[in-house]
Amino acid sequence: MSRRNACSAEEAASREVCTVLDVLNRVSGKWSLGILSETTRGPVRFAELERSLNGISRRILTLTLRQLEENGLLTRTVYPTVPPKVEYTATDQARELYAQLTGLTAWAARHSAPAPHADAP
Amino acid sequence: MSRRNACSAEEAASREVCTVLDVLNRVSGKWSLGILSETTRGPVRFAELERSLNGISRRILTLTLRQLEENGLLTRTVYPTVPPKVEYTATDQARELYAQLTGLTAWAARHSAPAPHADAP
DNA sequence: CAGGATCCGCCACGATACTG
DNA sequence: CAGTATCGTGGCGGATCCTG
Repeated sequence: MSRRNACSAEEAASREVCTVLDVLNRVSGKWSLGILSETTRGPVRFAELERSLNGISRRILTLTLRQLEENGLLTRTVYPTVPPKVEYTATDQARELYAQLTGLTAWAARHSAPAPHADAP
Repeated sequence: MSRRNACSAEEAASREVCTVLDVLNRVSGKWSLGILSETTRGPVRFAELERSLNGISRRILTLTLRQLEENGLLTRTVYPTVPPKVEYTATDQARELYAQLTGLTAWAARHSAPAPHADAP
């Protein structure tokens, strides 16, 4: 995740580009969006995520969760029990961001769509 | 660009995630947004882009332009003159997409912003 | 001017094994 | 259960040289 930015002292005109890039970099992980999708529905445990996101490795899951947490998109709740229990939940910011991003499906539908006029596939 | 997707036969629930991921992958290049920013203002030549996007290499510029063109976000116009002249312009889809993406600055402002009311941390 | 070709470094991601 | 540790890999991005 966290693709390089090259946003050092840009020409002000592209200040907006830089901001958007920063935002996207926070969810640029291969699984970040999937994790947000799951956690916006309510608290989810580590193992649950591991199953929902079919194919993700423990390491990447951990790293991505940490990154999302650092960016204030996830809250991590640890229950000091045995066996341990940890729950992840999307923050309000994350919900807003996720909503904004899913708004892109509208764009995708308007374009790469298979003729949106009369006949449905 | 074009980060892997892992969107093969997902559980329908995350169909939306997949779509958004596809969209983001089309502008996931380090310079893609910058290029869109420039080309949405009007036709731009190769060398102009090379200067605007300070630090980009010719190779990456070419590759990114090609990718954006393949995704229908840019139109490439070649003027068969000597010396050659090529102009790139953002398509209408690209303008829509770019507008959607810059909408993320609003989110960024709402959050990671330094308290827009009275006391700043 | 607008690229194509080639070589290379770095980083995200993956697979596996081990632990509190 | 929820991680950490270690090793290996692909591919994006960069630098440089060459060309129609």
